[in-house]
Amino acid sequence: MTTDCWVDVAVQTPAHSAVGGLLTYRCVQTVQAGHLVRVPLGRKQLLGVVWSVNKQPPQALKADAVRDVLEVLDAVVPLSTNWRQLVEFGARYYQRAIGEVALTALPPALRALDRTALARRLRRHAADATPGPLQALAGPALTPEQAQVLQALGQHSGVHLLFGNTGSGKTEVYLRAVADRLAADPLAQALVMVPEINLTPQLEARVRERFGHEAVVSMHSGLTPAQRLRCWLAAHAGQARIVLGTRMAVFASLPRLRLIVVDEEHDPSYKQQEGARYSARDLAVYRGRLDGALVLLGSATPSLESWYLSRPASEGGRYHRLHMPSRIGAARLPTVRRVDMNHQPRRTLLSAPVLQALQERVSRGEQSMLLLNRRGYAPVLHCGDCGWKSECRHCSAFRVFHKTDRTLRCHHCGATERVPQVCPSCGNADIAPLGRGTEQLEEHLGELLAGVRRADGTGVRIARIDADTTRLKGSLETQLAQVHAGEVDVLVGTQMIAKGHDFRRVTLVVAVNPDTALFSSDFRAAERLFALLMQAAGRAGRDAALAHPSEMLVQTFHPSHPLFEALKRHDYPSFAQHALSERALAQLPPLMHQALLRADARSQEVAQTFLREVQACLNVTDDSEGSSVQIYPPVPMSLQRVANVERAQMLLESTSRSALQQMLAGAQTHMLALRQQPAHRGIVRWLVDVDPQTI
DNA sequence: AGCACGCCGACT
DNA sequence: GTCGGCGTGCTC
Repeated sequence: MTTDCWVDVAVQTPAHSAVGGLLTYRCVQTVQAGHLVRVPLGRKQLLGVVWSVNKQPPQALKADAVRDVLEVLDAVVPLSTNWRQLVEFGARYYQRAIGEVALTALPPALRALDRTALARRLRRHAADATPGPLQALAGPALTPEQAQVLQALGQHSGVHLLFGNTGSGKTEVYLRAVADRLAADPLAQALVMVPEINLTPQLEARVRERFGHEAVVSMHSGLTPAQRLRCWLAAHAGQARIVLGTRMAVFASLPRLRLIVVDEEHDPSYKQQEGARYSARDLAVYRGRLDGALVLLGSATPSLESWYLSRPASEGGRYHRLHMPSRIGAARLPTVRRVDMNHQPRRTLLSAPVLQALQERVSRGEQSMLLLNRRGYAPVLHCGDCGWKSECRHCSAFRVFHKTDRTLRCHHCGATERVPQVCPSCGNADIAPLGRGTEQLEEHLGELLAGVRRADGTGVRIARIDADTTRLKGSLETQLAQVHAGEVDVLVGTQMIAKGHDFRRVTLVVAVNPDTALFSSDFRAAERLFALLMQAAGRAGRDAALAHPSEMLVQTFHPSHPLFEALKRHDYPSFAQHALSERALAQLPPLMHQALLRADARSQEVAQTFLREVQACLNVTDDSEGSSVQIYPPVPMSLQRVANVERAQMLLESTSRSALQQMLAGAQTHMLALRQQPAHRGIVRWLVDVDPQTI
C-alpha cells in the first residue's frame, strides 16, 4: 500500500527563469520536509531538499507535468525546520531562489552520491564518534576583564559585541564561551567563524588543542570535496561539536547550536560578493535568534553597524556591548608617529624617518613590516611623449605593470600581455611606470638598504607577500613560516599581511601610502582604512620581552586628519563617534538601509534604460507602500566596464528595512517581465545587492 | 543557468 | 557532403 503525496522541492535554479521557485514532484516513498531527494529536471537528475509535503495534488500544475521523485536519501536525517527557515530568510532577504541558497549550503559531493552509497558512507562514520559530554582542557588563567565578559555572557542571552583591543585575549574568551556552552549541555554545538580561509588553520590548531581532535571540524572552500562532505555530515549528525569556518559555515546544519562566534566581525570578507550576496555576520545574528543561540561578535574595530546597534539600550541599542581595553601582559600598543610627506622631497616613496627606523630595526635584529595596498610594480604604464596609458581593452581600468614577469595585467578581467618595448601608440621607447606597487617598493627597499648590515655583518633580507607571491596553494604558509623563523628582516605586503598573523618580532609597522582612502568616493573607505591600520598596529610589539617599544609610522600628506588623530590614541570609540555623526548627517548606513539594483549589458545605454524601466514600474505600482523608499536614477558603476560588459546601477534607500524589502520583492517580478521584452535584449544579467559593501 | 534543438559558413 | 557557430526555448 503506497500513500502518494506531493512535495515542494528546492533545487539549484536561479531566482529568475521560469523555474525559480520550488518545484513540485509526486512521491510514493515515505518522506518528510527536510529530506534530501534526487529528482529529475529536464534530462538531468538533481539533488533537492524537500521543503513541504502535501497530501493533495497541486492545482496550478497539470497532472502530467508532475514527475516522480527518483529517490529519498533517507539515510540523512531531515534538515531541521530552523535550518530551512534560515535558508528561506536568506533567500528572501538577499533576493535569491530558495533552491540556490539551500544547495550552495550543502556540500557539493552530496550531489554525486546515490541512496545506497550515502547510506554506506554514513554507516562507516557512525562509529567515528557518538555525541556526548566533552571535556575541555583547562586554559590559562583569565584576566579580570575576560572573567567579567564571560560572566556577562552567562547572564544575558542575545547578541553581544566584544570590543577588545588586539592582544586583549578575545580568542581565549571565545574558547571559554564555547567550553561553557558545551559543559552546560552534553549535546550542544558551537559555530566559530573567521573572515578568511588563511586564518582557519591557526585557530583550528588552538581549538583542537583545547577540545580534542574528534569534536572539531572546519568548513571553508579550501577543503577537498570529500573532506567537506565528511565535516558537513559530522555537523549535521551532531558529532562535530565545534564548527570552525568562513562565511559559508553560517549555513552549516547544526541541530543543537548554542553559540555563534563571529571573529573580526567588521571584516568585509563576511559579505559574499557573488551569487547570493549575503552577510554571514548578519545571518549569524538572525540564526542566533532563531536557534536561541548566544551570538558573540568580536572585534578591535567593530563595524559601524555593530557599534551603532550596541549603543546603550536606553538609546535604542539591541546588542550588548562588552569591552576589553587592556593588552595582556606587559605588551603595549605601539606608538603611532605620523610622517608629514609635505615636508619630504617630492615623489618620495620612503621618507627619511621611515628609513632610519628601518635601519634601527635591522641593526637590532628586529623585524619590520611595510604596508602598501597595491600589488604589481606600478598601477599604470605611461608614455611621456604621446600620453598613452596602459588601458585594458576590455575594461575601464588600467593594466598593471608587473616587472617580475614583464607583463601588463588587468586585475579585473585577467587579460595579460607582455610589456611592450616601445609605446604601442607612437613608438617612443621612453615609456615609464606611473605610481607605485609592492614590487617596486620591494625593489626600492633593496637599493635603499643595500649598504645596511645586520648585526652579524650580512645584508638585509627583504621579502614580499601579496596575492602574486601566494598564488600557489600552501605558499602563503611557507612564506609566513619564513617570517616567523626570523629569516626575513623587512616584510613588504598588501593588507594580506595585516590580518591575523602574529609576527612576534615585528616592532615596526609602516603605512606607506594610506591617503587614497581618506578622500575616496566610497563612504566606507575610511572605516576600512582605520580597521586595517589598527589591525596592522596590533601586529607589532606582541612580544613583551623586546627591549624597545614598537612603533607604527604613517606616511601622509594629511597628518592632522581626525582618522590619524584617533589612530595615534588607539581610540576606536572616538573614531566611531566621529564617523557615525558624519553618517547621520549624510543620511548613510547604519542609519539608512541601502540596496543596489545592477544591470550588466552590451552597452551602458541598454543597462541604464533597463534600470529606468524598473524604476518606473516600482514608482507606479508600489507608490502607496513604497513612498518611504527613495530610488536614485541609474548611473554607471565606478568601474564602468569589465570584460567588455557595461555595468550600471541604481541605488535604493530607506530608513525602513521592511519597506526596502517589500520594494525589492516587487522589483524581481518586474525585472523578469521586462527581460522578456525585445527592447531589453541586450541585458546580460541583473543582480540585487542588499546592504552593499561598496557603492 | 544549463542544455537542448535548430538553421547557415569552412573543412575532410 | 559534415562539424559547429550561438540564437531561442524549456525545465515540476
